[in-house]
Amino acid sequence: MSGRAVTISEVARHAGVAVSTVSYVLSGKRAISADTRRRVLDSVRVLGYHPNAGARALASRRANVIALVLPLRAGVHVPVLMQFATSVVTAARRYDHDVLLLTADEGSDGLRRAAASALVDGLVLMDVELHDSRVPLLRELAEPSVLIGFPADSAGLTCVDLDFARAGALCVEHLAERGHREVALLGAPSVVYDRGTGFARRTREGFAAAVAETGLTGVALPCEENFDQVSTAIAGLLDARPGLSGLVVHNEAAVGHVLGALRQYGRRVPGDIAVVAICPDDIAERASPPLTSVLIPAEEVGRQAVRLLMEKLEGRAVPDGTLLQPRLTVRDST
Amino acid sequence: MSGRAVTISEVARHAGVAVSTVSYVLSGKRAISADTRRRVLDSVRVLGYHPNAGARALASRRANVIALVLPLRAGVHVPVLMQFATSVVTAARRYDHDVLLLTADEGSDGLRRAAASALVDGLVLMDVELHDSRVPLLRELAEPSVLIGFPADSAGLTCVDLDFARAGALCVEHLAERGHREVALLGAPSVVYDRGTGFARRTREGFAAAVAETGLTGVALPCEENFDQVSTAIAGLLDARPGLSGLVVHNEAAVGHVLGALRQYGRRVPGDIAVVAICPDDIAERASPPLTSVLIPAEEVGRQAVRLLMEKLEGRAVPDGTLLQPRLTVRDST
DNA sequence: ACCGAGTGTCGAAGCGCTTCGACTGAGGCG
DNA sequence: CGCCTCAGTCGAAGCGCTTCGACACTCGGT
Repeated sequence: MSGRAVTISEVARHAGVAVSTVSYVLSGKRAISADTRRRVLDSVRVLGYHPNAGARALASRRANVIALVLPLRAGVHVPVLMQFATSVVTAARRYDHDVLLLTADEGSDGLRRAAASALVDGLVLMDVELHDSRVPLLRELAEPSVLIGFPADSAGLTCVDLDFARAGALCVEHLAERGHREVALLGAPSVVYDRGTGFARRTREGFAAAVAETGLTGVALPCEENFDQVSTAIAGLLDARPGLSGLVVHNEAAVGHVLGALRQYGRRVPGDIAVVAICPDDIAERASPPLTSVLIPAEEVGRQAVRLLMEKLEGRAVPDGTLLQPRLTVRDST
Repeated sequence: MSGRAVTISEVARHAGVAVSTVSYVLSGKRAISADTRRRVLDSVRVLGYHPNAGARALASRRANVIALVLPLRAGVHVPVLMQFATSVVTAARRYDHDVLLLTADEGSDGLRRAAASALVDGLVLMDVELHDSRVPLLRELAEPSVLIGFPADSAGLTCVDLDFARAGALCVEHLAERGHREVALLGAPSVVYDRGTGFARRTREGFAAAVAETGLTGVALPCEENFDQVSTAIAGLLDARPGLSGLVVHNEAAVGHVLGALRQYGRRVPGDIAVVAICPDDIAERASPPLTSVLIPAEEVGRQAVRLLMEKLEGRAVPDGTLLQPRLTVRDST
């Protein structure tokens, strides 16, 4: 397993064929007789041949690598990010591609570098903001890209995301069905709204629209992520809105604190107040009581992003926007 | 920015020099006159040249890419993982390397593939178990590797980690100094111990050793990650050990629940019971009260791992094991 | 004036792969 | 029976870069 690596010409010699024949066996781009194919594949196995990635990339002008650009910022819930990342890697491997990890702090330069050096064939960007500075670059890059999240102007881009507006609405509708008349949304920390993060705002819009539509009353508040601030916010809310009986929480890091604060103030869930969360299933399940929730389908978003990117790499046309429909799972908190 | 990419020969023509001269300017491997260097660099800038990664890798037998192998398992705290990952990427970029993301579910085959195809020059593995099946492969691979975490037999490998035994001991010593005589460790979920995860066991050993050394009494318990189980465990503990006044929590996902349970049973922190956590700072700070804690120096571990790998890539000798010393930050919980 | 030792630059030979065009037989057709 | 087609294979030309050896100067020492 050490020493110089096995090359295609050694395989060719071992199998008694030309180098190009080995290549065609491996790529399937030309017809090869069953007999030759078998001999070649045997040699590949016996010698433990792995094609050299650099040579392949150079000759074929395809690196078989895609870039995944991860954010590194406050207020993005990291476990969800990680789910995206692993689903992107897993999906990419199914298309025989690898994933190069870039961090957003390299900014546009990093993307340009990776693309221009042909290190990667395409890009998947996560946590795109409404007015993301990288978007103009993406439009002019020769390499195809897919965004997870929608910028304000998504024309000409390929974007995938959960339909957060629908998710916010779904929570309200669920509470309305259960007979609640006065509801509140505890959202992301205010810095996230200020930054112009699409999913936070869209959830709030969907919440507000559904409140209006169902004739409920409702407020939407940002929500910080430490216990004392959450506790204070809840106290204020309970005080200001004595009729409040339904809560939508869209903040993975705060759900635990919200439940703790309600417990602290003697409110029973769901007896006194019903809670719906928008968060990963494991957080909802691990809470007490287990929470009714709309989950972020991270696995599917990642998978779709890769699928779309692969289609673009094949030169096929893809839709600009792909919105995944949220699903609500009823547990014990409503 | 689209169309065919700029090549080194276009740069050479533009600058009026040979291709090899451009290469030497860029790599610095031979002396070049200041004048020529300037002309070449100007051309590089004007044309927007980025060397083709595949060609470079092929010719130089160095991809300038390292692999980062992430686990995908229960009981590993994801935010910490993410901190490792980003610090590895950031550190690698400082050495002009990129990072290829591999997931542990591809197992040894994935590592072999990436290494044999010269996709990567070296490997960083995270969350290594005591009896990790990938370790034999690493030993025979021509490519250098660095492990984050220690397997049972680390001879001939390069490993980096926080000194968890020392971290466990440090927590006990701190509680002892504060006058506590009876302490408990709430650790990882039992599945993590069963799996043979080094850091969990080592913390427990360090805890036990320090308990013995300081003459305290103490128990170590695994700790699941949902509120009800934590609450039950705490109830049992308080019941069985009325004298208990110090708690060490080594489980990021459970610290919030532990505090919630103590609040539930009317125990004040730190009045009735002192709590020390081993967890990232943001979790400790966001708790109520903010927790005295030993942080996992994820950033430094990642940085050291990359530094060691780069040394090995240069052919230099490096120590087998690198243990980072823990530091305890006093906050309001002890 | 001449040699030796740099110093700066060039040309060409690969690195290991893909892909194009060409070649060889075998088989189907008139 | 000759011709065309097509499946199967081969050889060679790159892909864009690094690196080695060679070459042309300059310059200080004699």
